[in-house]
Amino acid sequence: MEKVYFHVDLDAFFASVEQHDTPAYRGKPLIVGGLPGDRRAVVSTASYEARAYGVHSAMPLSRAVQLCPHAVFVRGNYARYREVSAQIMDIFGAYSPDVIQMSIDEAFLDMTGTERLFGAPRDTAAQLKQQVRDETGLTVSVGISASMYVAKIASGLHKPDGLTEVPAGGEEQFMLSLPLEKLWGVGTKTQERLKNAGLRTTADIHNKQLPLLTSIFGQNTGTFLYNAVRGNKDMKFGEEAKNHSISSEETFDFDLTDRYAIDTALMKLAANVLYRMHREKVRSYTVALKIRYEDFTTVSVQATGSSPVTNADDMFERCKALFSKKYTAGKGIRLLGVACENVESRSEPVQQSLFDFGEEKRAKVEEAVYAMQDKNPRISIRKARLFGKDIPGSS
DNA sequence: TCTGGGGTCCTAGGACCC
DNA sequence: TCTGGGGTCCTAGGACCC
Repeated sequence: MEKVYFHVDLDAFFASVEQHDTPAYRGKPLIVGGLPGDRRAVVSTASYEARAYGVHSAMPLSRAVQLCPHAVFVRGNYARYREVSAQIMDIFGAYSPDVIQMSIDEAFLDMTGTERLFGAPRDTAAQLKQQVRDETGLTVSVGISASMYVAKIASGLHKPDGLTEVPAGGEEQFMLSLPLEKLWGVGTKTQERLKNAGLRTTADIHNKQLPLLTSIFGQNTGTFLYNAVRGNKDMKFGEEAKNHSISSEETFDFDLTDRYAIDTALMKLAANVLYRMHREKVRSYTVALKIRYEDFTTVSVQATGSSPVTNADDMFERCKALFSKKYTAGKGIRLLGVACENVESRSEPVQQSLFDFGEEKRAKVEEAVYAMQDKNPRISIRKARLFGKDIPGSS
């Protein structure tokens, strides 16, 4: 049976939630990401009114302030966005048993075989859009295609409040009608490489044989490009990820050089990651550290231990060791990041029983503290050093 | 204009082994 | 003397996405 996919994308999601929740913001340029004067902030989402001034995601906030000084600026309420997202994903669930959530604001719906139940895909999509609007006040854009990749691109073509259907068999023609910038998975670097190879349109790529593309771009990218411009139907999304990681990072308002400030930052990041590890009931043997220097050069180190990370102190110590190994003394630090990689469920058997008894005990105490905080979020127990800092679970 | 935070995946080089 | 070839695993860096 011919496949039918919807790709549903929430329009200017964070900004739209703000405008819905606060009627005074409606119809006004609104920018989520920071307040004017916030150093080193970037635009997370701009409302369509703000986009009219040239403001867009990932733009430095200072630039956005210049372009649109009279906009409403908010830092954002991510707990609220997650809540609305969950509500909308629930609606999707009423239309398809197979919803593949790609991020907080987009999902694929496998609509194959639902025609008898709901009618023609386009009508069903219109109905879904209406239901989301009725129940949340938000608009979504939908792409419909037998190819997930094509559906994904189609949903972005007529935003906001778009509905774009690419008929089965028309995928290739659709892809050939697009400018290169619309190719999902092709960023600025690959755009540049394409240009250097004399490929300026999707048709230019289409004209090349597979072996030529792989010889220029490598096996992987070459094959991807070959399939992409054909709207190939078996380009799949939403496969189970192989390597999960949990990370926390922070860009500082001013570059760090002081060792005590650096350690305090590492402690906070380590505590943040371990708290989430606890909540998600996972463990990890691999700790990674990232340092971004004042000149924006970024380095990283990681180490895999013989036993899993047991508690926030353990994590902190491992991070400090990695930091000492990698840090170029004297350089100003603009960002520090900390992560646990290759995270696995705690129901997996532990690979080694080299558990230090003291470590195990500390892990148990920490678990108990987390459990109390989960039950009563007002309880706050943490290291004196982190008082006044923003630690999850300590509102 | 001066570059967030949270992720995933790919690549290239080195270590190590047979 | 001056050194193969293949496989696998690990690490650092980078591209890309929302």
